[in-house]
Amino acid sequence: MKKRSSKNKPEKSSKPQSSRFDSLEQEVYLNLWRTYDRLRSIEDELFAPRGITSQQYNVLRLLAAHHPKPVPTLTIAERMISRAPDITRMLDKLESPSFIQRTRPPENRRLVLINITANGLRLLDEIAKPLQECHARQLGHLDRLELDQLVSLLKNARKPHEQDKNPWQ
Amino acid sequence: MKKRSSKNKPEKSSKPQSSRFDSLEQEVYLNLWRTYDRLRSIEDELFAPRGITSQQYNVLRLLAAHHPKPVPTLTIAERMISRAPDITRMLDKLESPSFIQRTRPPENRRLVLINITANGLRLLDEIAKPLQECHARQLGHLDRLELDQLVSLLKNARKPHEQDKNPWQ
DNA sequence: CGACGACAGTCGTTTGCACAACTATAATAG
DNA sequence: CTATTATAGTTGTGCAAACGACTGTCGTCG
Repeated sequence: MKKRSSKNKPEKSSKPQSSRFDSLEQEVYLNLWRTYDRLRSIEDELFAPRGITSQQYNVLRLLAAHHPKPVPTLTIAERMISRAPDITRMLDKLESPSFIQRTRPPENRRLVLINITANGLRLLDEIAKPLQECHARQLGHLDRLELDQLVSLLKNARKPHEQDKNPWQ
Repeated sequence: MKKRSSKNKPEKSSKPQSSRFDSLEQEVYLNLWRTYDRLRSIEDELFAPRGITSQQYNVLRLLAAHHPKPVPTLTIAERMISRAPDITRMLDKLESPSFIQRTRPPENRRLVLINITANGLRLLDEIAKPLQECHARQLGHLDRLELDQLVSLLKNARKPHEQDKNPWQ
Protein backbone atom coordinates (compact mmCIF):
# COMPACT_ATOMS: atom_id res chain seq x y z
CA MET A 1 0.00 0.00 0.00
CA LYS A 2 3.03 2.21 0.07
CA LYS A 3 3.04 4.36 -2.96
CA ARG A 4 5.97 6.64 -2.59
CA SER A 5 7.90 8.63 -0.16
CA SER A 6 5.83 11.52 1.01
CA LYS A 7 8.60 14.01 1.52
CA ASN A 8 10.23 14.22 -1.84
CA LYS A 9 8.82 17.42 -3.14
CA PRO A 10 9.48 20.91 -1.89
CA GLU A 11 6.71 23.33 -2.81
CA LYS A 12 3.63 21.27 -2.61
CA SER A 13 0.09 22.26 -3.03
CA SER A 14 -0.18 25.70 -1.56
CA LYS A 15 -1.13 27.44 -4.76
CA PRO A 16 -4.77 28.12 -5.47
CA GLN A 17 -5.07 26.03 -8.58
CA SER A 18 -8.82 26.17 -8.66
CA SER A 19 -10.77 29.25 -7.69
CA ARG A 20 -13.08 27.34 -5.39
CA PHE A 21 -10.39 26.03 -3.07
CA ASP A 22 -7.54 27.66 -1.22
CA SER A 23 -5.35 24.58 -1.38
CA LEU A 24 -5.32 21.06 -2.64
CA GLU A 25 -5.51 19.81 0.93
CA GLN A 26 -8.66 21.81 1.45
CA GLU A 27 -10.11 20.40 -1.73
CA VAL A 28 -9.42 16.88 -0.50
CA TYR A 29 -10.98 17.57 2.86
CA LEU A 30 -14.11 19.16 1.45
CA ASN A 31 -14.52 16.32 -1.01
CA LEU A 32 -14.08 13.85 1.80
CA TRP A 33 -16.73 15.63 3.81
CA ARG A 34 -19.14 15.84 0.91
CA THR A 35 -18.69 12.23 -0.08
CA TYR A 36 -19.12 11.07 3.48
CA ASP A 37 -22.30 13.11 3.75
CA ARG A 38 -23.76 11.68 0.53
CA LEU A 39 -22.98 8.07 1.37
CA ARG A 40 -24.14 8.49 4.91
CA SER A 41 -27.55 9.71 3.87
CA ILE A 42 -27.97 6.48 1.92
CA GLU A 43 -27.16 4.37 4.95
CA ASP A 44 -29.42 6.46 7.13
CA GLU A 45 -32.36 5.58 4.92
CA LEU A 46 -31.72 1.98 5.79
CA PHE A 47 -31.22 2.37 9.51
CA ALA A 48 -33.82 5.01 10.34
CA PRO A 49 -36.91 2.84 9.78
CA ARG A 50 -35.38 0.23 12.08
CA GLY A 51 -34.95 2.76 14.84
CA ILE A 52 -31.18 2.63 15.11
CA THR A 53 -28.34 4.82 13.94
CA SER A 54 -25.32 3.60 12.08
CA GLN A 55 -23.22 4.22 15.20
CA GLN A 56 -25.52 1.92 17.11
CA TYR A 57 -25.38 -0.64 14.36
CA ASN A 58 -21.63 -0.66 14.57
CA VAL A 59 -21.79 -1.24 18.30
CA LEU A 60 -23.94 -4.27 17.65
CA ARG A 61 -21.49 -5.53 15.03
CA LEU A 62 -18.62 -5.12 17.45
CA LEU A 63 -20.51 -7.02 20.12
CA ALA A 64 -21.49 -9.75 17.70
CA ALA A 65 -17.86 -10.16 16.70
CA HIS A 66 -16.95 -10.78 20.34
CA HIS A 67 -20.03 -12.81 21.18
CA PRO A 68 -20.46 -14.67 23.47
CA LYS A 69 -17.71 -12.78 25.27
CA PRO A 70 -18.90 -9.46 26.74
CA VAL A 71 -17.18 -6.12 26.15
CA PRO A 72 -16.71 -3.38 28.76
CA THR A 73 -18.46 -0.10 28.09
CA LEU A 74 -15.40 2.05 27.61
CA THR A 75 -13.79 -0.49 25.32
CA ILE A 76 -16.76 -0.04 23.04
CA ALA A 77 -16.37 3.72 23.21
CA GLU A 78 -12.73 3.42 22.19
CA ARG A 79 -13.48 1.34 19.16
CA MET A 80 -16.27 3.45 17.79
CA ILE A 81 -15.77 4.81 14.33
CA SER A 82 -16.48 8.36 15.31
CA ARG A 83 -15.81 9.56 18.82
CA ALA A 84 -18.57 8.68 21.29
CA PRO A 85 -18.27 10.67 24.51
CA ASP A 86 -21.76 9.70 25.58
CA ILE A 87 -21.58 5.96 25.29
CA THR A 88 -23.81 5.42 28.31
CA ARG A 89 -26.93 6.91 26.80
CA MET A 90 -26.24 5.32 23.49
CA LEU A 91 -26.15 1.91 25.14
CA ASP A 92 -29.35 2.85 26.94
CA LYS A 93 -31.02 3.09 23.58
CA LEU A 94 -29.80 -0.36 22.68
CA GLU A 95 -30.79 -1.80 26.02
CA SER A 96 -34.41 -0.67 26.11
CA PRO A 97 -35.38 -2.65 23.01
CA SER A 98 -33.15 -5.34 24.55
CA PHE A 99 -30.60 -5.60 21.79
CA ILE A 100 -27.94 -5.66 24.48
CA GLN A 101 -27.64 -6.61 28.11
CA ARG A 102 -25.55 -5.05 30.88
CA THR A 103 -23.93 -6.96 33.70
CA ARG A 104 -21.75 -5.78 36.55
CA PRO A 105 -19.20 -8.46 37.39
CA PRO A 106 -18.81 -8.99 41.18
CA GLU A 107 -15.03 -9.30 40.92
CA ASN A 108 -14.73 -5.77 39.60
CA ARG A 109 -17.80 -3.73 40.18
CA ARG A 110 -16.42 -0.73 38.35
CA LEU A 111 -16.92 -2.46 35.02
CA VAL A 112 -20.14 -2.75 33.11
CA LEU A 113 -19.95 -5.60 30.65
CA ILE A 114 -22.07 -5.50 27.54
CA ASN A 115 -23.44 -8.52 25.77
CA ILE A 116 -25.48 -8.69 22.62
CA THR A 117 -28.75 -10.54 23.09
CA ALA A 118 -30.47 -13.02 20.82
CA ASN A 119 -32.72 -10.16 19.88
CA GLY A 120 -29.74 -8.06 18.86
CA LEU A 121 -28.29 -10.89 16.84
CA ARG A 122 -31.63 -11.28 15.09
CA LEU A 123 -31.63 -7.61 14.19
CA LEU A 124 -28.15 -7.92 12.69
CA ASP A 125 -29.28 -10.89 10.72
CA GLU A 126 -32.32 -9.08 9.38
CA ILE A 127 -30.26 -6.08 8.42
CA ALA A 128 -27.46 -8.00 6.76
CA LYS A 129 -29.02 -8.42 3.35
CA PRO A 130 -30.54 -4.96 2.87
CA LEU A 131 -27.29 -3.49 4.13
CA GLN A 132 -25.34 -5.43 1.55
CA GLU A 133 -27.63 -3.97 -1.10
CA CYS A 134 -27.21 -0.56 0.44
CA HIS A 135 -23.44 -0.81 0.17
CA ALA A 136 -23.81 -1.90 -3.42
CA ARG A 137 -25.88 1.20 -4.15
CA GLN A 138 -23.37 3.37 -2.30
CA LEU A 139 -20.23 2.17 -3.96
CA GLY A 140 -21.07 -0.66 -6.31
CA HIS A 141 -20.23 1.49 -9.30
CA LEU A 142 -16.54 1.47 -8.38
CA ASP A 143 -14.40 -1.46 -9.40
CA ARG A 144 -12.24 -3.44 -7.06
CA LEU A 145 -9.08 -1.53 -7.86
CA GLU A 146 -10.72 1.80 -7.11
CA LEU A 147 -12.13 0.51 -3.85
CA ASP A 148 -8.76 -0.84 -2.79
CA GLN A 149 -7.05 2.40 -3.70
CA LEU A 150 -9.61 4.37 -1.77
CA VAL A 151 -9.17 2.28 1.36
CA SER A 152 -5.45 2.60 1.12
CA LEU A 153 -5.45 6.35 0.56
CA LEU A 154 -7.93 6.95 3.35
CA LYS A 155 -5.89 4.90 5.79
CA ASN A 156 -2.83 6.80 4.75
CA ALA A 157 -4.57 10.13 5.09
CA ARG A 158 -5.52 9.61 8.72
CA LYS A 159 -2.46 7.65 9.77
CA PRO A 160 -0.72 10.52 11.60
CA HIS A 161 -3.92 11.24 13.47
CA GLU A 162 -4.49 7.86 15.02
CA GLN A 163 -2.71 7.76 18.32
CA ASP A 164 -4.05 5.01 20.51
CA LYS A 165 -4.11 1.27 20.16
CA ASN A 166 -7.51 1.14 18.55
CA PRO A 167 -8.00 -1.15 15.57
CA TRP A 168 -8.31 1.73 13.12
CA GLN A 169 -4.78 2.82 12.65
CA MET B 1 -19.89 0.81 -15.29
CA LYS B 2 -21.51 -1.87 -13.31
CA LYS B 3 -21.58 -5.52 -12.55
CA ARG B 4 -19.09 -6.11 -9.89
CA SER B 5 -19.80 -9.07 -7.76
CA SER B 6 -19.40 -7.91 -4.20
CA LYS B 7 -19.75 -11.17 -2.38
CA ASN B 8 -17.00 -13.36 -3.66
CA LYS B 9 -14.46 -12.74 -0.96
CA PRO B 10 -13.26 -15.86 0.80
CA GLU B 11 -13.28 -15.67 4.57
CA LYS B 12 -9.82 -15.49 6.00
CA SER B 13 -10.77 -16.40 9.50
CA SER B 14 -7.24 -16.34 10.80
CA LYS B 15 -6.94 -12.62 10.27
CA PRO B 16 -9.29 -10.42 12.23
CA GLN B 17 -8.29 -7.54 9.97
CA SER B 18 -10.13 -8.83 6.97
CA SER B 19 -13.00 -10.46 8.81
CA ARG B 20 -13.89 -7.16 10.37
CA PHE B 21 -15.82 -6.13 7.29
CA ASP B 22 -18.68 -7.79 5.52
CA SER B 23 -17.71 -6.41 2.14
CA LEU B 24 -15.12 -4.26 0.48
CA GLU B 25 -17.72 -1.53 0.04
CA GLN B 26 -18.37 -1.53 3.75
CA GLU B 27 -14.67 -1.31 4.41
CA VAL B 28 -14.43 1.72 2.15
CA TYR B 29 -17.38 3.40 3.79
CA LEU B 30 -16.15 2.83 7.33
CA ASN B 31 -12.70 4.06 6.40
CA LEU B 32 -14.25 7.11 4.82
CA TRP B 33 -16.23 7.76 7.96
CA ARG B 34 -13.27 7.25 10.24
CA THR B 35 -10.96 9.41 8.19
CA TYR B 36 -13.55 12.17 7.96
CA ASP B 37 -13.98 12.02 11.71
CA ARG B 38 -10.25 12.25 12.41
CA LEU B 39 -9.63 15.14 10.02
CA ARG B 40 -12.72 16.94 11.19
CA SER B 41 -11.59 16.94 14.79
CA ILE B 42 -8.44 18.73 13.70
CA GLU B 43 -10.40 21.46 11.95
CA ASP B 44 -12.74 21.78 14.89
CA GLU B 45 -9.82 22.66 17.12
CA LEU B 46 -9.21 25.61 14.86
CA PHE B 47 -12.78 26.84 14.56
CA ALA B 48 -14.09 26.24 18.07
CA PRO B 49 -12.05 28.98 19.81
CA ARG B 50 -13.32 31.45 17.20
CA GLY B 51 -16.90 30.57 17.95
CA ILE B 52 -17.85 29.22 14.56
CA THR B 53 -18.33 25.78 13.08
CA SER B 54 -16.79 24.59 9.87
CA GLN B 55 -20.23 24.67 8.24
CA GLN B 56 -20.48 28.34 9.18
CA TYR B 57 -17.01 28.99 7.90
CA ASN B 58 -17.94 27.52 4.57
CA VAL B 59 -20.97 29.77 4.37
CA LEU B 60 -18.67 32.73 4.87
CA ARG B 61 -16.34 31.46 2.17
CA LEU B 62 -19.22 31.08 -0.22
CA LEU B 63 -20.41 34.59 0.51
CA ALA B 64 -16.92 35.99 0.14
CA ALA B 65 -16.59 34.32 -3.23
CA HIS B 66 -19.72 36.14 -4.40
CA HIS B 67 -18.97 39.38 -2.64
CA PRO B 68 -20.16 42.09 -3.17
CA LYS B 69 -23.09 40.29 -4.73
CA PRO B 70 -25.55 38.89 -2.18
CA VAL B 71 -26.78 35.31 -2.12
CA PRO B 72 -30.34 34.19 -1.31
CA THR B 73 -30.78 32.05 1.78
CA LEU B 74 -31.88 28.86 0.09
CA THR B 75 -29.13 29.10 -2.49
CA ILE B 76 -26.69 28.94 0.39
CA ALA B 77 -28.49 25.92 1.79
CA GLU B 78 -28.21 24.15 -1.57
CA ARG B 79 -24.49 24.70 -1.81
CA MET B 80 -23.60 23.57 1.66
CA ILE B 81 -21.22 20.69 1.93
CA SER B 82 -23.44 18.68 4.18
CA ARG B 83 -27.18 19.11 4.09
CA ALA B 84 -28.44 22.08 6.09
CA PRO B 85 -32.18 21.95 6.69
CA ASP B 86 -31.95 24.62 9.35
CA ILE B 87 -30.20 27.30 7.41
CA THR B 88 -32.21 30.08 9.07
CA ARG B 89 -30.88 29.56 12.54
CA MET B 90 -27.42 28.95 11.27
CA LEU B 91 -27.46 32.35 9.57
CA ASP B 92 -28.81 33.80 12.81
CA LYS B 93 -25.59 32.73 14.46
CA LEU B 94 -23.59 34.50 11.79
CA GLU B 95 -25.73 37.60 11.93
CA SER B 96 -25.57 38.28 15.64
CA PRO B 97 -21.78 38.79 15.65
CA SER B 98 -22.47 40.68 12.40
CA PHE B 99 -20.43 38.51 10.08
CA ILE B 100 -23.33 38.69 7.64
CA GLN B 101 -26.21 41.00 6.86
CA ARG B 102 -29.72 40.18 5.69
CA THR B 103 -31.75 42.30 3.29
CA ARG B 104 -35.21 41.79 1.87
CA PRO B 105 -35.38 43.17 -1.67
CA PRO B 106 -38.60 45.17 -2.34
CA GLU B 107 -39.02 43.66 -5.80
CA ASN B 108 -39.38 40.18 -4.35
CA ARG B 109 -40.09 40.20 -0.70
CA ARG B 110 -40.00 36.44 -0.44
CA LEU B 111 -36.24 36.46 -0.79
CA VAL B 112 -33.76 37.14 1.94
CA LEU B 113 -30.43 38.15 0.48
CA ILE B 114 -27.29 37.51 2.46
CA ASN B 115 -24.17 39.61 2.30
CA ILE B 116 -20.91 39.13 4.08
CA THR B 117 -19.88 42.17 6.10
CA ALA B 118 -16.48 43.79 6.51
CA ASN B 119 -16.39 42.06 9.85
CA GLY B 120 -16.98 38.71 8.23
CA LEU B 121 -14.28 39.35 5.67
CA ARG B 122 -11.89 40.25 8.45
CA LEU B 123 -12.64 36.95 10.20
CA LEU B 124 -11.89 35.05 7.00
CA ASP B 125 -8.66 36.92 6.64
CA GLU B 126 -7.61 36.16 10.21
CA ILE B 127 -8.44 32.50 9.79
CA ALA B 128 -6.72 32.05 6.44
CA LYS B 129 -3.22 31.45 7.70
CA PRO B 130 -3.94 29.17 10.65
CA LEU B 131 -6.34 27.26 8.44
CA GLN B 132 -3.64 26.74 5.87
CA GLU B 133 -1.45 25.34 8.61
CA CYS B 134 -4.32 23.21 9.80
CA HIS B 135 -4.73 21.71 6.35
CA ALA B 136 -1.04 21.03 6.23
CA ARG B 137 -1.29 19.14 9.51
CA GLN B 138 -4.33 17.26 8.26
CA LEU B 139 -3.01 16.10 4.94
CA GLY B 140 0.43 17.57 4.40
CA HIS B 141 2.00 14.14 4.70
CA LEU B 142 0.44 13.05 1.42
CA ASP B 143 2.11 13.98 -1.81
CA ARG B 144 0.47 15.71 -4.69
CA LEU B 145 -0.29 12.51 -6.60
CA GLU B 146 -2.01 10.96 -3.62
CA LEU B 147 -4.07 14.06 -3.01
CA ASP B 148 -5.13 14.22 -6.62
CA GLN B 149 -6.04 10.54 -6.64
CA LEU B 150 -8.04 10.96 -3.49
CA VAL B 151 -10.04 13.86 -4.88
CA SER B 152 -10.73 11.96 -8.03
CA LEU B 153 -11.78 8.77 -6.28
CA LEU B 154 -14.00 10.63 -3.85
CA LYS B 155 -15.74 12.52 -6.64
CA ASN B 156 -16.23 9.27 -8.46
CA ALA B 157 -17.56 7.56 -5.37
CA ARG B 158 -20.38 10.04 -4.83
CA LYS B 159 -21.11 10.80 -8.46
CA PRO B 160 -24.28 8.67 -8.69
CA HIS B 161 -25.57 10.32 -5.54
CA GLU B 162 -25.40 13.93 -6.66
CA GLN B 163 -28.61 14.79 -8.36
CA ASP B 164 -29.12 18.51 -8.57
CA LYS B 165 -27.19 21.32 -10.17
CA ASN B 166 -25.06 22.06 -7.16
CA PRO B 167 -21.37 22.67 -7.72
CA TRP B 168 -20.36 19.43 -6.08
CA GLN B 169 -21.10 16.87 -8.68
C1' DC C 1 -6.24 0.18 58.31
C1' DG C 2 -7.23 4.54 55.98
C1' DA C 3 -6.19 8.07 52.80
C1' DC C 4 -5.28 9.02 48.15
C1' DG C 5 -5.23 8.45 43.44
C1' DA C 6 -6.67 5.94 39.39
C1' DC C 7 -10.34 3.73 36.99
C1' DA C 8 -15.06 3.02 34.91
C1' DG C 9 -19.18 4.84 34.09
C1' DT C 10 -23.14 7.98 34.74
C1' DC C 11 -25.73 12.21 34.75
C1' DG C 12 -26.91 17.44 34.28
C1' DT C 13 -26.93 20.89 31.26
C1' DT C 14 -26.22 23.18 27.20
C1' DT C 15 -25.99 23.28 22.38
C1' DG C 16 -26.90 21.78 17.77
C1' DC C 17 -29.74 19.23 14.17
C1' DA C 18 -33.86 17.47 11.88
C1' DC C 19 -38.46 17.15 10.41
C1' DA C 20 -42.56 19.15 9.69
C1' DA C 21 -45.93 22.62 10.10
C1' DC C 22 -46.49 27.41 9.37
C1' DT C 23 -46.33 32.47 7.42
C1' DA C 24 -45.68 35.58 3.87
C1' DT C 25 -45.14 36.76 -0.88
C1' DA C 26 -45.50 36.16 -5.83
C1' DA C 27 -47.28 34.01 -10.07
C1' DT C 28 -51.07 32.16 -12.58
C1' DA C 29 -55.56 30.46 -13.98
C1' DG C 30 -60.35 31.10 -14.56
C1' DC D 1 -59.76 40.31 -9.48
C1' DT D 2 -60.22 36.40 -6.55
C1' DA D 3 -58.68 31.52 -5.78
C1' DT D 4 -55.08 28.43 -6.16
C1' DT D 5 -50.51 27.03 -6.44
C1' DA D 6 -45.65 27.72 -6.09
C1' DT D 7 -41.82 29.94 -3.87
C1' DA D 8 -38.87 31.37 0.07
C1' DG D 9 -37.98 31.27 4.57
C1' DT D 10 -39.13 30.76 9.60
C1' DT D 11 -40.42 28.55 13.77
C1' DG D 12 -42.00 24.73 17.15
C1' DT D 13 -40.70 20.79 18.98
C1' DG D 14 -38.27 16.90 20.02
C1' DC D 15 -34.15 14.16 19.72
C1' DA D 16 -29.24 13.46 19.77
C1' DA D 17 -24.40 15.02 20.77
C1' DA D 18 -20.78 17.34 23.62
C1' DC D 19 -18.54 18.67 27.81
C1' DG D 20 -17.66 18.43 32.34
C1' DA D 21 -18.76 17.40 36.95
C1' DC D 22 -20.00 13.64 39.83
C1' DT D 23 -20.44 8.75 42.01
C1' DG D 24 -18.87 4.41 43.08
C1' DT D 25 -15.05 1.01 43.08
C1' DC D 26 -10.44 -0.73 43.30
C1' DG D 27 -5.33 -0.61 44.07
C1' DT D 28 -1.56 0.82 46.88
C1' DC D 29 1.37 2.89 50.04
C1' DG D 30 2.61 4.54 54.43
